[in-house]
Amino acid sequence: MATTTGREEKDVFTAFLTKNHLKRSEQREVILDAFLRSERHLSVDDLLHMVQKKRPDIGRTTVYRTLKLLQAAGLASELALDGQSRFERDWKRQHHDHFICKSCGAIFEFSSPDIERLQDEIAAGLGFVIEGHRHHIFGLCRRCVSRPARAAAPMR
Amino acid sequence: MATTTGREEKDVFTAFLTKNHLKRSEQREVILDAFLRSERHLSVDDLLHMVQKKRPDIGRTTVYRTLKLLQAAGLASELALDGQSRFERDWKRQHHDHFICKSCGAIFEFSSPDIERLQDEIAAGLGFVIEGHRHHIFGLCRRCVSRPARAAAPMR
DNA sequence: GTTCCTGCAAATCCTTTGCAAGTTC
DNA sequence: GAACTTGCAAAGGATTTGCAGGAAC
Repeated sequence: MATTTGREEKDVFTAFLTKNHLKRSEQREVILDAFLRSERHLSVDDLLHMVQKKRPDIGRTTVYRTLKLLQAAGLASELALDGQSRFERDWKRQHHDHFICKSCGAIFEFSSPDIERLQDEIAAGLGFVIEGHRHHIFGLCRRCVSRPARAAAPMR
Repeated sequence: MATTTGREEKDVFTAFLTKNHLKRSEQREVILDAFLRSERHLSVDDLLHMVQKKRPDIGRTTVYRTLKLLQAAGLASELALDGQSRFERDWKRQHHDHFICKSCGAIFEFSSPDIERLQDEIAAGLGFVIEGHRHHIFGLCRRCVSRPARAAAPMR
């Protein structure tokens, strides 16, 4: 991944703050940095831990609040998994959906223009206006399929 | 709907209880009855209220527990909406997905064999084994589209 | 200075669990 | 009588909120 620097996203965030009369802060900077450096699909805890390596004094509350801002700014999107939310980068990313392995918890992305089109057709037929969707597929990923059955991982 | 009596479902539940060395109880009967009488997609609270009209002494805990049993018996399936779960009848029902109106909260069902097929193809291509999926489409239903904009329903 | 931020603790919300008393088999 | 159920209260986990002190503008 070459675009990991996230220069553009930082600018977007700054612009977002200014536009909304919000303030910059070191916490927000550190959190955004961590978020941009991260692997995909991190939980609040994942992010908190990353952030606290640099600034152990940053609290969980601030991470929650900053994630809300990042969403509002269009930089992050939330993946409402069962009990816990996960977040991923969303700036200029193509829409995609998720495949979640029930065994190892891994999350993969997929996208299908055909499915999107079918969705639109169905919605149109019903007179609906689509604003978004969440399409999660659960199952076993390639690795877990070809792996001796594990002690049923509580997948929550 | 002619099949609302749910004779068959009651038998299935009884069989399920017996098979698992569980016991019948009036609570479970009342809860199942209410569940079978219900409109689709009820929350635990919806069900609790229905149940308490007949037996005000039945507690929320028992409703939760009985719903778990109904799921295990294949009679109910859970719809994990944002913060709250909803449940619907699942016995011998064709698989379907949901369209959720962000404005009025109504839930509609849809199904598309084509989408299912595409999903399967994608999964196969990745070496995944699908166990299930959740496909929620969010937007505005026909009524809400043609209705003067409401005070933006905070959709969480 | 005013307005916005932050972290803590406390509060929420939904759901689950411990337990003593009551039921069912 | 043994095993399972129930309802209450308490516990849990994730997320939000009140608030006093601290930064940013």
